[in-house]
Amino acid sequence: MGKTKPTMRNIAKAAQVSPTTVWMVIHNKPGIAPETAQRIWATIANLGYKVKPTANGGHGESVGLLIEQNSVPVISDVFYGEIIRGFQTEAERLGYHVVLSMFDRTTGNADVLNRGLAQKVSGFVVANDGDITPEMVIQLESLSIPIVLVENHIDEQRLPCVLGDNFMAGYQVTRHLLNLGHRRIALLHGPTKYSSLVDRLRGCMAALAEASLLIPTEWMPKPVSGHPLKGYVQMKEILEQTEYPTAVIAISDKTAFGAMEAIREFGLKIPDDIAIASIDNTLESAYTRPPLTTVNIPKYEMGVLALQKLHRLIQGEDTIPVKTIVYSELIVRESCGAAIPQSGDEPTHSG
Amino acid sequence: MGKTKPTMRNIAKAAQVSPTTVWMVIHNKPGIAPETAQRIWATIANLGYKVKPTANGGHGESVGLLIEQNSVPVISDVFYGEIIRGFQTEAERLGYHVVLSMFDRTTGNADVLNRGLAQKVSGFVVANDGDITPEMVIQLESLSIPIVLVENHIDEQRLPCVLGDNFMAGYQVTRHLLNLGHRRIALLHGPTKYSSLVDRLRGCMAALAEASLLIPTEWMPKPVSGHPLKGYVQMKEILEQTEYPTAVIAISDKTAFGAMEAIREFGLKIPDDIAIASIDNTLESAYTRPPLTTVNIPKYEMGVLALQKLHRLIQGEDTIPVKTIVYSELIVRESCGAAIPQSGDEPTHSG
DNA sequence: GTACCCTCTTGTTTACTAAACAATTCTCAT
DNA sequence: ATGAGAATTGTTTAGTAAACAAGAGGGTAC
Repeated sequence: MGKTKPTMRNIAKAAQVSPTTVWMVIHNKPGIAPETAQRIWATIANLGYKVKPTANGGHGESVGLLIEQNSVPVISDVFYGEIIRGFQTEAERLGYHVVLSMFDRTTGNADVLNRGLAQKVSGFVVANDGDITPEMVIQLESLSIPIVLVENHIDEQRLPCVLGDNFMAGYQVTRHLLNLGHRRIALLHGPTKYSSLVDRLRGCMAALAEASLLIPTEWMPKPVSGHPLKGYVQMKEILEQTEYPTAVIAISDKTAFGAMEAIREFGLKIPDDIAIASIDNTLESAYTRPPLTTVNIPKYEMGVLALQKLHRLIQGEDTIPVKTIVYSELIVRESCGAAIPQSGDEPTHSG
Repeated sequence: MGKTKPTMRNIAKAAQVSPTTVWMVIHNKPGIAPETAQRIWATIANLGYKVKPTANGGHGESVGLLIEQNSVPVISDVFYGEIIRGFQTEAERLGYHVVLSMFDRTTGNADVLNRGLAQKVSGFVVANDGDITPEMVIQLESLSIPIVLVENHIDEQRLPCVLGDNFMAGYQVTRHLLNLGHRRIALLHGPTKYSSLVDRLRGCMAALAEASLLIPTEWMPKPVSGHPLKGYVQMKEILEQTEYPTAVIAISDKTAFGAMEAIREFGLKIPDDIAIASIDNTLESAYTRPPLTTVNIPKYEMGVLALQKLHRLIQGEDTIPVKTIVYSELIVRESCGAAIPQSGDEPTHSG
């Protein structure tokens, strides 16, 4: 440790490689033997070289993960948790740091932008939708760094996004119920600000329309916000009417959980009196009583794909914005039974 | 030209570069100065070196483009022509040869496979859908070379595919007509074997269902095959009834052309008596009388994306199969007018 | 003190290579 | 004719030399 100033060229000399090789090691580019990399890292530590913190917080680049403030426990959330896990895993593989960033709906996105985070990050993924208005997206875009939406799309903006096949998911559950013979079907939908839930709803409606069915408005109650169990109030509303349906579609697993609670309280049996099916295939859905028939949305894969997409955008590839959609899959469990209820025009029971 | 045997090492010596460089030039890998490449190609020609024909027909790799036999003039076809143009352009950029291959529906795909084409090609794109049955796809997959579907998807098989946003396209036209006040809407759909047309149809139905509308079956005539003008017979069928709609949605531009012909023959004015809109935005659609309101499907971009996707699959990337969907856009022209027609029994607004 | 130009360093990129590797093909004693 | 070893092919990995861009420094003029 003489008077050698810590610079790339000096490290190169000390480690007996070329400056290029040192650079490649620091930026972990491919094509370096592990042992060489090891030696160079050692030399770097030895000479006390500080990797210059330009546009990133350490070595490698960083990507931002923008999530809603109100979903703070989002990492433990069953749906987004899986997505984030996939995202993080893939980030590690490609040598990115993931910088988590909250999003406060009351202040808009000014918060995020002002913190100067945008300067430190090569690209953003916006996970969880709803409160990302087109105006905010325009603001974010004005930073001219790549953005990828996850489980959200704003068609007017033509942004690259990664989605579950929500339309098909809705179509698939609905088809399933129709195939079982159900005709009197209720639908518990969600707030229209979530584009993914809207897509699911449209899938349901398309399937029903193909069977020349329309859901009566009284069987499509508006979602209520505030209640902890999302589908509970909606389901109650349906059950209070004179006639109730033979099957219910819940727009998400969580909604289904609330609805099941309401059905049980009302003294009806699932699936004998009312069949229920939903979309998400969260872990819990396999452990309800009865286990919930639902549609799998490959959450982990979506996280992986979101990072891959962002990576390519950062590399300047993928100049055509597209929706990247992962395949969904119907998971038949017990909440819809198997037999065809002979409901026809007359309800099997009345209120 | 002494006794130098034409081998990579000899070429390298003659051109005063390393064998590696020669290899890179032949396989057109990036990172070679154009002048150097030029010099090496000259030397190759000079010494009469034959690039060994392993797994490809010349230098660089090849990709197959599989299209239906009956659409032989597909290259000049307005829809697929654009896709193929994008595909070919991108192929050239990435150094692939495109091998065109017909697909005879009568013999199944045995033809393609037996010709040994599969051995010469690193991957396939299946353009144009309809007659690709799941069984054939399984056969193709058994070759274990990458496949990308264009404007077709088979959800059970989870294949990578590139699609227009057909669902949204259908949704958008329908919304447009609904926004103009139309409630009495007919729909000219296509054969269900074309998944893209099915998606468009579902988009239409979803939009209508959101407005609590169902299309009466007599306004959704079955498509007839055989007639040169696709929508002509279907439209006639509708016009022969006692009541006719105020608007017609055609599932494709071609269908719309036929329908317009039928409407004119019947002595009705477009858009005053009947509005018409469709999906495709083929070149001709701008030059009909009146110009056709339609939804643009970015065809060229789809071709580019299909090749990029195939390229990545060949590289062993993109292990998660996804639907890649390009954004569609409503193109408002004159075939729907602008005013709200006061025809039919429905007022402009319902309370 | 500060504005300006020139040089020199620092990180970065491009274009290329040495050497090892794998798969044939060739050679030659048996 | 045959099978072991040697040689020759194309291919891949792990690098490097040299050019380049953008600051940083440093001297000089005002």
